[in-house]
Amino acid sequence: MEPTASARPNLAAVAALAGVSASTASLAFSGAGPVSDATRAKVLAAAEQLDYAGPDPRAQSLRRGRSGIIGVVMEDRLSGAFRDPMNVAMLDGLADELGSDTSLLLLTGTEALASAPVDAIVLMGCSSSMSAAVTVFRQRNVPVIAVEAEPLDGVLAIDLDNFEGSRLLARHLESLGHSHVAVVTLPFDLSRYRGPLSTEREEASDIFTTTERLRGVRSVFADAEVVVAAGSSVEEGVVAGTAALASQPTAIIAQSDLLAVGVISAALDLGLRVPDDLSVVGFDGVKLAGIAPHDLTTMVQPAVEKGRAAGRAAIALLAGEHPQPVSFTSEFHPGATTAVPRTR
Amino acid sequence: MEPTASARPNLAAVAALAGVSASTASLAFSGAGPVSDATRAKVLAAAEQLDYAGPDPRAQSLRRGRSGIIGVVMEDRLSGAFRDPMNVAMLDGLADELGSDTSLLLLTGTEALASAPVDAIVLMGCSSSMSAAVTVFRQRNVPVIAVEAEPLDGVLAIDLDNFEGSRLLARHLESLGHSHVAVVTLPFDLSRYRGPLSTEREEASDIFTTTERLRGVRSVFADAEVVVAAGSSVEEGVVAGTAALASQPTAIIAQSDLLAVGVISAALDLGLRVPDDLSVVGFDGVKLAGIAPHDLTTMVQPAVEKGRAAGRAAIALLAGEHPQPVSFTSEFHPGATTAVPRTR
DNA sequence: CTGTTAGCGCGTTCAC
DNA sequence: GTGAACGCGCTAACAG
Repeated sequence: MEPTASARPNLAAVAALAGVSASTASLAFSGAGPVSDATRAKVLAAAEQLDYAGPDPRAQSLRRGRSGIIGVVMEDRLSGAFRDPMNVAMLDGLADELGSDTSLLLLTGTEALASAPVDAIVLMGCSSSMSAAVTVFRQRNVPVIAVEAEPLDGVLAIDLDNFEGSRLLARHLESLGHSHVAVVTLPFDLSRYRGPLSTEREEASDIFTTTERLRGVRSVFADAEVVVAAGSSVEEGVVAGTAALASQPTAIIAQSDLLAVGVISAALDLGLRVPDDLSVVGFDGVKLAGIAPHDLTTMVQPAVEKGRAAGRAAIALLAGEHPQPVSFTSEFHPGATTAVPRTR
Repeated sequence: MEPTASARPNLAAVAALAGVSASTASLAFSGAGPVSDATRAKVLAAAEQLDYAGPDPRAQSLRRGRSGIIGVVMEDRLSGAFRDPMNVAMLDGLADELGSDTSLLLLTGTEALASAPVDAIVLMGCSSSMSAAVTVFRQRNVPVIAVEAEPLDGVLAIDLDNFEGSRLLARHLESLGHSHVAVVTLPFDLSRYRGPLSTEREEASDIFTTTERLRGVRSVFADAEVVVAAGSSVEEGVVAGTAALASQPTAIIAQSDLLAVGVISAALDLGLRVPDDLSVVGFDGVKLAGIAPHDLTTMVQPAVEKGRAAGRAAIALLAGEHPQPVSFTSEFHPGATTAVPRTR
């Protein structure tokens, strides 16, 4: 049996040793109230003597009703989430706007969600399977911000013109003379399914970004063939691209730049030239400096700004304000991966 | 003046409405103790009536002494941290090992560190500027795990053979006949400095990964020219590579694969062929499938496993166990970017 | 199976 | 400038 380890000291113990009251000691640490230098010194000395590290964050957050933590919900495995440069860019913007006194809690799935001690929560591209969790947060007066999600009650929306952007890309191809176009999409659910899109799957889906972008394309090419990828990556683009090329389209619309790069790679492997034999467009405006062989035709979206906007919204909501929803617009980048279809 | 908003309900209010004691209500929610179905139903009904979302996480964590949160310290801006695939892989492994009842709190810099309500903390490639923060956590009995950091007292180390790996790459080049070799390194500090490495900078540095990898190279090529990059990215590799090529080395050792890809790109721009005119090696074993034109000669490190090991260590430490430090080994991947130096 | 009794560690009134 | 008291919301022991 070891000798009893000395219990972790608390504010009260420090105050007692310093010969002051707990409230005085508290002020000495927070610096919030008027405390004489002599008293503060005494308190700090006592703290050092007891090896006291300062107020316990858990108790602070209970008392203050704030934890200084904002939750970010990805719904995907972290793996997937971080590999998507758009998510990373959004996190960047978010972290940047929040500053260093607020930190980000990464949340995935629905499990730990409700028991996370967060002051506000940001949903990034989440499906409506989150709506139960959202209810919990609403009940707790925890502000909820959703980036590119289906409109949900009591949730502040940060949106992107996914429909219009995709439509614009489709029209661009149409104006070049393309009519046989295939689409490589982002996932429609969390199943990591790859392959052709069935009606059931499409109707069951509630991943807003994917469905909106597809709607945009269909508003121009109603009958475009659709191949679903299992995620936003070059590898998935290769797989889906290979499948999509089977029907010999003259152009492929990929729902992300990463997918587009994969599609191009698949096309090159089949001996096709881009854009001479095949036009390819992406979406996002990822910077692939130095590694992507082509200047991709795409829509550039302000991903960092989306993150910033979410951060600003969180701050405003926590301050009791009523910020407005924000809508962002993507910009067409002509690039060099589209051309008039080759007449065979 | 608005009508007083009904205060947020708490467990006590629910218990009162249900006609049971607070502790019974608590059990009804946590499911921890034996509660009759009838009682539980009453409690749940009362909760619904009051729009009560369940126990407050902040109070729970104070009472239990656990928050279910593990902090991850990056020391870099999130921007940089996420853009490095090795960090992402480690986060992957970490999150995976922890499971869904524990979430990750992203922490950067030293500010919010001490006031984060974490159960344990993982330092990822941090310099010893973190030692003050480490002290605080030690005082609070918060376990600290450090991945690739200088050995610190009371900190569980997860290490990688950076020295040996770099040495092995250097010997590989040496055995091919190279003698005029340059090194493109990762940063030596947080300054985003680029350029030649001064003695002061080198001595002031405490970024373990960088210094160890450099030591490994120097153990073979003592006088190799050294160019410092401002981060691990292709862009930085281009800049540093261009600088390093000025002295016409026959081989360049880049301290990361991303840097190596940049170096190759710079070489190609100068009309050099790789590996005919210039050998290039990297470090990490990043998968650049489909986008990198070359099969890079490099050391493949088990990044995901490092993250897993950190997660397992955290769990063990929280369970009061005393896990041992872990050392990982990288594996040589021959690749196709090295060859015998061209005789001019 | 349920109720009672105590705090967890702190910040915040108010007096003095 | 400082101290006394109270309560944030919950849960772990013990009774019954």
